[in-house]
Amino acid sequence: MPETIEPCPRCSGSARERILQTAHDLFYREGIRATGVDRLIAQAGVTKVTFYRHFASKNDLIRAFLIFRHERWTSWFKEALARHRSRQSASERQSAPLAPVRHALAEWLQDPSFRGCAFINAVAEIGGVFPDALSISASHKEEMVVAIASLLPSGGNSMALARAAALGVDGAIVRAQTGSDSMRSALEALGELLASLAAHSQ
Amino acid sequence: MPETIEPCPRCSGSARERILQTAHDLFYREGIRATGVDRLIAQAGVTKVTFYRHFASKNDLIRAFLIFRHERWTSWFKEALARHRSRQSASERQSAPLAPVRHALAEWLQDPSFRGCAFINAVAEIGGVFPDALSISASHKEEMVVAIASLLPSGGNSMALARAAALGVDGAIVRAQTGSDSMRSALEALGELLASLAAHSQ
DNA sequence: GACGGAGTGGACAGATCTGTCTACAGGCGG
DNA sequence: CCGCCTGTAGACAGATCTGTCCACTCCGTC
Repeated sequence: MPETIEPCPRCSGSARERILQTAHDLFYREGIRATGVDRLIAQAGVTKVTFYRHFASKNDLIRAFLIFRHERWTSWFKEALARHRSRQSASERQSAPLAPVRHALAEWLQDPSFRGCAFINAVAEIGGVFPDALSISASHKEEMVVAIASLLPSGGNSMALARAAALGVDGAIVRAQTGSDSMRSALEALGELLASLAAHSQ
Repeated sequence: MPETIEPCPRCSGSARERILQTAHDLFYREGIRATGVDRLIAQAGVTKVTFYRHFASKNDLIRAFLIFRHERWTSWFKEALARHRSRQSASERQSAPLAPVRHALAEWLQDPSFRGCAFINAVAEIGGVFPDALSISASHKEEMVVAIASLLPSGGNSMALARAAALGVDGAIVRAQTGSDSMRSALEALGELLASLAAHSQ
């Protein structure tokens, strides 16, 4: 997952797009509460009036950011799963159907600008005072479960299995966030966890 | 895990203790960034001078809060694991050694004042600008792994197994934070995950 | 050429943030 | 009885926060 977009947000697209791109960069990299609208509009190269013409409030922008991030991340995740799955042999697909999850996650967590899951972070930062963050995050995670389930033979328990795997994924994400040592051991543990789930489900 | 402490923080203990207790309540319930020192000292019933005599800065208080929380949570967790383990039969202890983890977590997540893991939240909120939060959280999570490993026969891979189980625990925590529906399905998925890990390790 | 939409630049309000300061009061050990 | 510690009460500084407002410009369309 390439976390950076630029190089020059102020030279491309409409004002609304520049604001949203800049918000994505700053909210993800430094946090939502830590990013004031003053700094945001300065970096986006717009004025306050323009900003408030496009977004009624900062909360409005946060909502748009989360939806934007959801689309961006989910499409990357699905693509990465498909890519790693396409590299598996037929027997691997049967014996280790969840291995692509581990490989996709390794890509993301090792990205130097990885800063955790934007949705988990948003819930921690503002879930208490901005309930929309909770519902958007819940449906984001649900879609992640669906993407994982698509790797599994569509048996009766594929969703339940994917839900268990998703817990491991979220655990690995938050663990990786505490440092690169944690990241390596989290990826290792995730591999073990996914293998165990796949073996147990046979 | 009973999240509330009070009832009357201003009537008991030294000023430092009252500040720390109040910080624990507010930081956990409403978030670290959302809690200003003004409100904190008002609720603790002390003055600003007293506050800054005991803590050089807000960051100093955050550090103390994390250490306090670590001790509180970890001792509860170990106690809960031991309690649920003591209710298992000998054969259950062999076939489902990680079941106490699920039961302990169910207790905590269902507490009405559950607001996620204070360490995951702290990393999301301030990990970028206050690196101590990262290292304290990393060692907190490491101690959680040790507590989980203590349930397992001390074989060669008990730590690796506990690390995998801990990923599921962290995943369940962040999932439960998005709402009570998520909480129920997270607990269910966690149970499956832990059972699968235990079965696979035999 | 008139009009409306989208933009600029910057002042401003009112709140809240962390942290410092002065001035004072009680208790306790040397 | 004299410092020292711990505490109170509250003003203050300086920064930063979200959001509003005014006066003006540019540009495409009718």
